[in-house]
Amino acid sequence: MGNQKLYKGSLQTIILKLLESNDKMYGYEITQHVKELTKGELQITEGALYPALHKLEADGLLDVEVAKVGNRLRKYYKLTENGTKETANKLAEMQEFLKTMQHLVNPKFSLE
Amino acid sequence: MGNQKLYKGSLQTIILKLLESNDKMYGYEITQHVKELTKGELQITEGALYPALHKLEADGLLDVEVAKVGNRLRKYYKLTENGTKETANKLAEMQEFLKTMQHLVNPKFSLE
DNA sequence: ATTTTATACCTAAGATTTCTATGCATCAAA
DNA sequence: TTTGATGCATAGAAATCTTAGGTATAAAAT
Repeated sequence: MGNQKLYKGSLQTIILKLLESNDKMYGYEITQHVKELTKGELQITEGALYPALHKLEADGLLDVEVAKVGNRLRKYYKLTENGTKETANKLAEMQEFLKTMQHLVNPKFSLE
Repeated sequence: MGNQKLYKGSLQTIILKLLESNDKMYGYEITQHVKELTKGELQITEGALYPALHKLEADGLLDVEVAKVGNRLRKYYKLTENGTKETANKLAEMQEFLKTMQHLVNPKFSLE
């Protein structure tokens, strides 16, 4: 709660990037991972995460594998072949955006 | 058309930043400015821009001044006092986000 | 022993932002 | 005289995220 610094579309990219680095992960794991990696900067809410995972799966970018750990369910997600390609695209897009915004926002460049 | 996607909330920040640098601007001018500054990377659509300007005005961050140039209307927007403060906040937030995403997305850091 | 916290999944309602598609009007250039 | 650029605007749809719940297991704290 209370983070709100996510920008539209960035969640998908974050998920895909994590799965590119980690082969397979489950939802809760993703939220914890992002929290740690960003030192609490970004908090992925579950209300955003799970629908996003379902959409990525529906779009054919992720595969699911259900595992039972003790008496509890876990849904492991991993990139499909197509998902791997799309990850590369999204990452390139994001980097372009970051570069552009860096330039726009950087105080060194006052925009004339 | 066919440009990159804007990320949620970034348009507001872009507008505010431009007005911080330029004192006053009108809508169409903003779209052209962004297009030039980003070499066509970012295209602000008018369907996004005008509602955004109206919202910033309604929120008390911008003032409007209508000017007549020839026989044509122009609405010049400029930061209010409050708008100047909020601009600083939004810019700081954006920079935090850029830094965080840079870190998440940078291929040099494979996320473990 | 029981309450709280952490783990683990989920959805629905609403707000917000942006995109697409239009519309109107002025003016310069082809 | 038609096209393209300038300049404003809105309506409907798509996409994403927040808020606010819900269910359930397991560990830790009281």
